[in-house]
Amino acid sequence: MRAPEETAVITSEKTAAGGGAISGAVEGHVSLKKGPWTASEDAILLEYVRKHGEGNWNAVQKNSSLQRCGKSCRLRWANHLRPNLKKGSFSPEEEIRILQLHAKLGNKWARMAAQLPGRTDNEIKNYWNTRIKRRQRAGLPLYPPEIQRRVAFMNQRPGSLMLLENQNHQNNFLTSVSPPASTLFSNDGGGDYLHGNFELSVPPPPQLQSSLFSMKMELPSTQFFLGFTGDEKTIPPPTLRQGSNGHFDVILQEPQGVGESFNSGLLYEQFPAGYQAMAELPLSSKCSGGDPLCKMGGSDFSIGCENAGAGRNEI
DNA sequence: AATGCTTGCAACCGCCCTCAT
DNA sequence: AATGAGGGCGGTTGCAAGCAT
Repeated sequence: MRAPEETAVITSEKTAAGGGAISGAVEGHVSLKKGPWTASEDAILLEYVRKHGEGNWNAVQKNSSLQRCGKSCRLRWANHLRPNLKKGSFSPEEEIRILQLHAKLGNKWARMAAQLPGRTDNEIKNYWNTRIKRRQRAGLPLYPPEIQRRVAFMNQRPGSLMLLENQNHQNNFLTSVSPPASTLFSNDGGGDYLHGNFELSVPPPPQLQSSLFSMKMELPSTQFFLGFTGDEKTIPPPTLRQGSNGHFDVILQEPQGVGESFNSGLLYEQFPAGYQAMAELPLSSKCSGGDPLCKMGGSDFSIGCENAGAGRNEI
């Protein structure tokens, strides 16, 4: 693959027979260029957005020397020029996230991109399409086993809340508590994954009259977490309180008037604005490498176990 | 070295939705 | 209510680099 700058130099010399074709050369109409963007075109678009801001893309061609249609400008800006774009290949964490989001959302690339900061829908779509082809060729299922188990769990328990492992568990934790632990883990033979079930008793929210949420942990054997993730701008971090009888109170609060989803990654529930849930979480997990820990930090919350030892956890 | 195949990715196309008129 | 413009989205295509033969 050529670097974008190099591509720009080459394609700028192409004629209408190839990339960089001029379209719309109809009498009375301005000719609009198609094909790969050149560095000079990028500069014009960047300057235009700096002066006028995003949006109203059809005005770009009218108010600048850029001979591109509005759609092309919007795409170029969104996928390549806008700030804070991540470039380069996806990290392992991002790949896992894409798998989980696809299992939940299907081919909703824009919605997936909204949950992957710095990534574009086009990038995710390209990644997914190449991955599909690779797995199909290899005769592999679309989703890895751990993702399939998550989806199957949710299908069995509609209305349940399933949470992701905390991807930031190693950083920025503010508190650490050692809960009383009694082992109630089971192993479903899923290789490196342990499964545990928690019953959360919550005041039934209006649209979910069930008094129980079931939460399932599926986490690597060396470290496993029950995690919440959320957008700090809209979702206050859950608060944790050690209660009586070996229970922990997990307080999830949705800000009044926001009405945004509580984002727990793979699968989540829509909570109404102003909804507040206090969850009693019987902490019944233990792993052989050490006592479970409860951690909080930023918008993340996790209850889990860091197992320093190699090999399998004791069940 | 030449050729063909695979892969990754940028960009376009067409459909659809929203909103202003 | 009807219509058109603007923009978002998912599907698809085309091209160049990398790789295998």
